[in-house]
Amino acid sequence: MDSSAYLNERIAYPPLDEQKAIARFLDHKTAQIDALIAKKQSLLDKLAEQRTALISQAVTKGLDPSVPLKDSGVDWLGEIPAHWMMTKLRFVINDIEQGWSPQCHNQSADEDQWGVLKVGCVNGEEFNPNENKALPEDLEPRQRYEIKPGDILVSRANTKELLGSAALVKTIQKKLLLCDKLYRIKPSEKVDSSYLLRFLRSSIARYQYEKDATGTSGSMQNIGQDTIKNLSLPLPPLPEQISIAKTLQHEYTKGLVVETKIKSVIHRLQEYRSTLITNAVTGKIDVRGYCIPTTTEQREVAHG
DNA sequence: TGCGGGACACAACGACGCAG
DNA sequence: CTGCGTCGTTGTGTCCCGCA
Repeated sequence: MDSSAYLNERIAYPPLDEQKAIARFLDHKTAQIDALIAKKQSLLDKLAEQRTALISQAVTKGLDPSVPLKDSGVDWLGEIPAHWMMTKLRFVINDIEQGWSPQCHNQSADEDQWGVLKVGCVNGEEFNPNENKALPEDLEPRQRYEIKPGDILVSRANTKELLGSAALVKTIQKKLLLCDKLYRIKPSEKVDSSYLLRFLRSSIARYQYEKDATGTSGSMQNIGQDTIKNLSLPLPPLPEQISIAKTLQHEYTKGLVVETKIKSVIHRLQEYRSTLITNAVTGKIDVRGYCIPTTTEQREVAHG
C-alpha cells in the first residue's frame, strides 16, 4: 500500500459542529447495532448448547420420556430406558483399523488421482472429502485402506476438543485412502450407522475420550483403539435407533434453518452498520438534528 | 506387521515486548 | 504511542520407534 497516496486522499470535511453530530450519531447507532448483533450471537450459542443437550438426552434416554428406566451400571451415565441394553462399542462393530500416511503432495487430489485423507476431513458436521492430499504418482496406493460408503471415520490424535471427531462416509466420488491418524470403524448389523455416528459425536462419547486420552503434548492428545472399542454405549433396539437418528437429523435440519436465518440477520446488521457509517461521514444522511431515539424508534432499528 | 504414540515441523495468526 | 520483530498457540502433517 502506498502510504503517501493514502495520506493524500481527498476526504469530506464538514464543519466541526457537524463532525461532532456525526460522531454522536454513529456512537449511538453503532452501539445499538452491536448490542443487537451480540444478542443474536448469544442466541446462536444457546441453540448450539440446546442441540448438544438434545443429542446426549436422545442417546441416553431415548425420545419418549415416559418409558420406565433402569440403572445403567455406569456411575457417570445414570439411568437408561429399561428396554435398552448397555454394551461396549466393540460388540456392535465388525472392524476398526488405522490407515497409512505416506509423504504426499501439498494440494488435494484431482478427479483421477488417489488422495490420502487429512484428519480435518471429520471436523465438520459432514464428512469432507476435499480434505485430502494427492498421493504421488510413484507410490502404489494401498487399496485395503480405500474408504467405502458406510465407513465411520474417527480422528485418533488432535487437541482435546477435536479428538474423536467422527464422520460417516455416505457416498464416494473419489479414490481416497485412510490416513494413519484416522480410525475406520465398520458398524455391524446390530447398529444403525447414523445412530452410531450421533452417539460417537455426543458428549457421552466425548467424555470417555477425554477421560482416556493420553499424550504429554497438550496439543496432541491420543486415543487408542481400546478406548474406542471399550466405549460404553447405551443401545436401543434397532428400529428405535433408526427413529432416534431420523429425529436428530430432522432437528438438526430444523436448527440449521433457524441458524441460517439468524446468521443472515447478523450479516444484514453488519452491512447496515457499515452503510450507516459511510452515509454519515459522506453526508448522504443529514444527522445534524439527531437526538437520542425513544424506545419505539429503537424497535424500528431492530426490525429494519 | 500392526499398533500406539512421541518428536518435530509447519503455517497462520495473535499476543507480547521493546526501542525509538 | 507506534511499528516491528519475536514468541506462543492452534491445528495439523510427517516420520519413526518400541512393543507385541
